[in-house]
Amino acid sequence: MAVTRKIPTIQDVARHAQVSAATVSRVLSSPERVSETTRKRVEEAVRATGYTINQAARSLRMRSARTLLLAAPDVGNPFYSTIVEAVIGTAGQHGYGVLVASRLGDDPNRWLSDYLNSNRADGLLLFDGSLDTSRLHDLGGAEGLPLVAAYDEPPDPAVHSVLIDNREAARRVVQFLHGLGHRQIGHVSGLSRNQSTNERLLGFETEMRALGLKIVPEWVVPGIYNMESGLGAVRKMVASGHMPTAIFAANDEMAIGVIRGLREAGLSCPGDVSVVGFDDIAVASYYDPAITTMHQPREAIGRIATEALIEIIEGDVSEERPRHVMLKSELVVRDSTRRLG
Amino acid sequence: MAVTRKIPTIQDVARHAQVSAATVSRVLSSPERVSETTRKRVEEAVRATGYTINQAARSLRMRSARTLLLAAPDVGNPFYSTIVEAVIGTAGQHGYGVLVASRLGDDPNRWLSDYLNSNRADGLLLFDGSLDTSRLHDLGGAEGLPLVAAYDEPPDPAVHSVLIDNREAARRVVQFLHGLGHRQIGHVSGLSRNQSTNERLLGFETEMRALGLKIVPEWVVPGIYNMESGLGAVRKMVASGHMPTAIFAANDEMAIGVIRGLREAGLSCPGDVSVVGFDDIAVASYYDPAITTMHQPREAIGRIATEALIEIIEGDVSEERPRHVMLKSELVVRDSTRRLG
DNA sequence: TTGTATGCGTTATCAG
DNA sequence: CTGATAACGCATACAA
Repeated sequence: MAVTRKIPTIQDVARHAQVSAATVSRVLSSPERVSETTRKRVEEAVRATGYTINQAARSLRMRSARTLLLAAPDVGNPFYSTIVEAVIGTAGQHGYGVLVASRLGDDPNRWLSDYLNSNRADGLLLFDGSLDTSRLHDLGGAEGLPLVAAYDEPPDPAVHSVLIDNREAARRVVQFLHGLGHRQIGHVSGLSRNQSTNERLLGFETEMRALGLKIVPEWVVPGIYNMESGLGAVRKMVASGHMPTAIFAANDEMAIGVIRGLREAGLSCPGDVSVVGFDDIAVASYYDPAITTMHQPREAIGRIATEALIEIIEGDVSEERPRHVMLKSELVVRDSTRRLG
Repeated sequence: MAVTRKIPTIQDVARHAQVSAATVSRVLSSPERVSETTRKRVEEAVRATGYTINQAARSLRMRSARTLLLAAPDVGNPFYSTIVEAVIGTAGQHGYGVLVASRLGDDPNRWLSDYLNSNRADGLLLFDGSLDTSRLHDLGGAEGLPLVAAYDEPPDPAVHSVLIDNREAARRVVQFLHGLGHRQIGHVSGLSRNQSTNERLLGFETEMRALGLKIVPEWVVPGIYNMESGLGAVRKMVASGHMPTAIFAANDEMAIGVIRGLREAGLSCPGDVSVVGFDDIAVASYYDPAITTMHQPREAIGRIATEALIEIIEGDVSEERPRHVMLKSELVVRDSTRRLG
């Protein structure tokens, strides 16, 4: 069993420096309010005792934990993990720790509000659009607990958000393929519980119609954002008897699965079928063929969302209106697409 | 600015249920010590008030935060992110939250001990072998703060650890290639600050010698565990004028870079050069060619390390001796390797 | 079985 | 500029 060694408290420091605890506290939080000499003495005492502030006591007193709660559907996924990395970095710069929740259980809203109410975290960074609207609102929103939704559009427009325009981005993908001469275009969409999925699908359909292209039901198949489902989607298309000349996958992992499925069916990419992904995860540029994809500024999404949340927590945001930051996405053309004919 | 709504305290519940705060506390922590009827009334009051326990107060009182601190070099990396996912899940099952630290700054030891001493976390899960031994010891270790090191070997044998045998695994890789007829084998190693890197390199060298194979210096090149460095390593080999028939990369991402570099040089994998990776990240089986790699049980590493840490924290571990759990790794043979000749 | 009193370590208020 | 004091919300020793 661990030997419980005595952790020095502010009182120990005070004793050591021959001042009151209040003075020590002041040296730590607002040094300018303490005289040069006492400050020096206190700082020395802090060093000598090896004192570190007790956050539990501080949180209790200040009603703030200097901790953010980050909720994502799956931190193991490279897409989210990049964002998590950015959030941790940004939060750290502002003196905040990050508590990470992944794959919330049966009652995510309850779980999240417990976390927030319990004073373990000061605010919530939500990277999961699949949460129940109604309860989400009274959990956070305009006048509730600090909450910023990012990446996936929050079902409730009253919450602050940081996003790209998924619908418009999907339209640009279709335009790009159309410009390459493709007329028969398929789409592998993602989990429909994510609003961004639906936006991409909607963008796909909208632009197809706008260009006068036919949407073939057999070529529009749902996936679940992993490689296996991309592979499965292609198998379905193959089974249907005829293939599109281009496939737009709603994320890069499904695009990888699609390319693999194509090869399995004796088709080449981009020779026979062009493939476009979404997100631009690290491996996209190293896959063979290197994947053409819609780049999402994930680092920026994580950073900006974190900064916004901290501003809200610290009351720097005077505006009542929720902020909706829209970031730019950009198509990165690589080798998985080619001009038709 | 957010309207601060009144968060109910244990007092509010007590008032509502017409009992003392102590009774409410008891209902929450040891219900069996309270009479049926009062308990019912209190439970009802909890529901009515929407009470959630204040963790800050509880932590202060109990000297425990029910929170684990997880430190990894780069959470954005798919290898670590899988582990993180497992840790979060396991910790959650035991009622612990997980605070994640990534890319610690200049003085990681200081940073970590601050976190632990400040009562924000009860123990540390260390997935980074690059930390300074000496200070690590007085930070945690046998009789210090609860600490479990995983994945990378801790420099200090006094700390609990959960690992695979990297050296032995590397030897098996070489044996496998040798069995395929390869005699000219190269190695792309990783960051030398990681002990596991050095173990893999050592295993490579040991087995090469044991098999009477020549270690060609131009074919043993260091990388930094990302795809770019795998590509760079191959470029160096190519520049040296002659190539091995097989390359063992210390992780899958470098293996991907290696394969890409090979192709860039007009060489095929596995036609001209066989490639073996390490870790078995998700994309390994979907790459083209599917990558032969040493599978590390990352989920198990994360889970077992977490369980061990919690046991230590809760004092279930009576043994003074540090535990060293050694997990099995397994070579997964796919398409990036082939029999020579 | 339940209530009362106390203290965990900190910061803020208010005197001096 | 500094010190004494109270309060943050909870869990427990002790009393009833």
